[in-house]
Amino acid sequence: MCPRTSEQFETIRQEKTKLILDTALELFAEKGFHQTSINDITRKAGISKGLLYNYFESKDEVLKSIIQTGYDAAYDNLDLSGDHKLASEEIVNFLHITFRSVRENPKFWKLYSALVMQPEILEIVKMEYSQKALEIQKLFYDFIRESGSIAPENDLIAISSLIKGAHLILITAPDYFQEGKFEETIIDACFRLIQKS
Amino acid sequence: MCPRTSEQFETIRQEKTKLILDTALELFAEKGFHQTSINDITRKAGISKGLLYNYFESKDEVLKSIIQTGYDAAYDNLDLSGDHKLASEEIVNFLHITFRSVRENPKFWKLYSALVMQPEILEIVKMEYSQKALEIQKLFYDFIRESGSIAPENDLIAISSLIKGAHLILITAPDYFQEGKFEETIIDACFRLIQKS
Amino acid sequence: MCPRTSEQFETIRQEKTKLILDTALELFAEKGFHQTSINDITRKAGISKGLLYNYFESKDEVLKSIIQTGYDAAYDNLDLSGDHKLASEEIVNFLHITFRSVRENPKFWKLYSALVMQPEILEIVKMEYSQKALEIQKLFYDFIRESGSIAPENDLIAISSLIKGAHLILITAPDYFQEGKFEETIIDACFRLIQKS
Amino acid sequence: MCPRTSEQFETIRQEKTKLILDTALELFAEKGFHQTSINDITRKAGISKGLLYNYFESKDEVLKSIIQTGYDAAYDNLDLSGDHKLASEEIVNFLHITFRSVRENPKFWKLYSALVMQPEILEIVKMEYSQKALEIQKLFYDFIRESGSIAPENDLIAISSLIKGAHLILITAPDYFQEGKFEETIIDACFRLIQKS
DNA sequence: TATGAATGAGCATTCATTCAT
DNA sequence: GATGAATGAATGCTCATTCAT
Repeated sequence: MCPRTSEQFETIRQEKTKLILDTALELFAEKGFHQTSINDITRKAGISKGLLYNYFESKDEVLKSIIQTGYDAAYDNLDLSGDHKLASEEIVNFLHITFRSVRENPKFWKLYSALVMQPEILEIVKMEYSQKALEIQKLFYDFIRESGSIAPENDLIAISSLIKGAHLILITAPDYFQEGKFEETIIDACFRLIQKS
Repeated sequence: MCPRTSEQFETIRQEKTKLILDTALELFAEKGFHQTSINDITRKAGISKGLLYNYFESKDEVLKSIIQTGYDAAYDNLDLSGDHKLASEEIVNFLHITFRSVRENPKFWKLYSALVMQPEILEIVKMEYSQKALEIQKLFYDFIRESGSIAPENDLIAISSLIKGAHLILITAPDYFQEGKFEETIIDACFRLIQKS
Repeated sequence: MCPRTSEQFETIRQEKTKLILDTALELFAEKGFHQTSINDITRKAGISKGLLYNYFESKDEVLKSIIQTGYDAAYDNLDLSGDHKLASEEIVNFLHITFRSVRENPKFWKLYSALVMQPEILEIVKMEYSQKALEIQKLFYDFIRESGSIAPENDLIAISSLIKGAHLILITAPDYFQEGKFEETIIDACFRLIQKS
Repeated sequence: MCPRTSEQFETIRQEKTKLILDTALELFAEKGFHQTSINDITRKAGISKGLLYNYFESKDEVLKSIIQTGYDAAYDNLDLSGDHKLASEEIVNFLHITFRSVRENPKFWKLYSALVMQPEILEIVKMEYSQKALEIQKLFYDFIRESGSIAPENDLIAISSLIKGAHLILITAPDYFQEGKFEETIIDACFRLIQKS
């Protein structure tokens, strides 16, 4: 009646896990975490409520898993290891990669941004995101100094703001400025913000 | 003793309305709109649940009222009238005013920013915020062109991102960079982003 | 400031009492007792909530007062005293009076009919309506017998049903049958229902 | 043990649905729709509040379902199809069926009658009851004319009132008149109300 | 693995009633 | 007499979570 096929289990688990995470991400990004019910997720995913709880201990765990997965994916592309200084082309490459990440996973970043605004939810996720952010900031600071900036602290502030704002615009209104030009313009501006003697 | 307490009623209403709005703003900013219950608000405000409904028809109305009030307060300081071009000092002044608004009403702007990320809640508020935003963008564009920019569209993109990012940092992590320097640095950077021949 | 005029008080009390009762009757008949709030009544009457409670101890008391007043008014016109037998014309007159009462106070009778269907509310009112009903039934029974009916019990059943049904139609759909004809037709039918040898 | 309990689910759903409807009908009839809380229903049915909402979308839907079910049951027994004239025995049969319906489902008819008195609730149910009522009235009118009545309109008024009143008595005070005699007496009276030359 | 019936605490909202003025 | 701010229990409804199958 219920023929247990022995080793496809793992495949099924992986597929179902992905299905749940994808569905939940879509809904969380669209409606918000608290406004999305378990029912919403299971109905949209076409599975039963019980099944979701076979894969995740709670709704909070689903969120944590989404954030962890997305966050890892985003930073896996980035080489933050070592204390090597970044050359100009590497910085450009770095920015391209982060912009691409936002373009390719807009839902994840939309959710992530909404989360960052709500400390209450942040606790659920308990991200050590500040650690990564600090590392990146360090890289930029070193690069700015290496470039011969006469006010590296100030330039870091400006460049950080510029990039944060660009990401925000990309997330909330990706079509606000014309497509291709946007990223190049921002990257260009980054370099212009470094004040040389 | 004498039958009617004439228009102390009005005073009471105004005070209580303010108490409710202030309390709600604090909680909404802290925990989010949906995560804040009417009970939370009334308990913190020290009033009964019923009383809140004497002053506001619904939780949605409380939110609308907060946004309307805060939004009006923020833009009342700004002179968007007329089609006059802004001079350099006026731009500086404009930026100072908006930064001050964020510094003085951080809770409001935190709530506002969180709201902008959640279209479902935006519908509750039905803000025509884009209209104001467009006007401001127009002012900046004109200023950039007047300043002799050789690529005004690009410069507008960069400056918009820079300011948006700066506000975001001010809202989410006001102590991230040293106090005084931050605003001046951003304003300075704005001008540096205008590319002259 | 608050010139107490001494003896118009009673007049004011009477007017206000009537205003409240009339307003409440209208709303109770329209929306039902439980669906009508004290706020509805005071708003429509143009008075404050507190004032209503100056005149009536509770919402239940308002209902009781309405029923008592309306009931008394209806039965004051009817001469149920004594054990005198009714003649034919007197029966006709009796029926005309009751029909007129329904026609002239449709709201009261609508409310009354709705009440009779809900024992829970009946307890609020604790009417001794059955007493009056029994007296009237006795009058009809005597009349039917005097008229020479060969099955007075049966005729009483039929006539009671007929009159009850007619009243119900008058209350729920007063325009269902053409105006004038209706009452005469019912009264006529009453007499035809008495089975003579 | 085997994964899925196939369609016992359907059985459970049917039983629970019936339990809820029966319990709700009893309470609605007894206390009225608005005076019966969801808590009342679930407590009496021995289920949780949440479960009721698994079966019905709202309290209104429970009422609608009760009325629809009861109404269908009542009219399923009646043959209103075709334009065939009713013979005498058919009219008798028709009346017996409707009387039996009231006797067997007194709670439903009590609720139904109370509803008809409250237009606000009628809107919840949106019954097209008038349509059926008109068809039945047409049948009676035709029968009265076929019987050779000299004033069919008047006779229809009287007979309609008589039957309405009889039903009302049966609903509100089923023991008021002796059991068996009542129905026969009313049916008899119907025929006597047809005025022949 | 997979289902969905079942639970109950929690939420927004309503409303009769009280009371200081 | 008259006002309306204030209360809090109760209501309809939602939803994360559990569990028997």
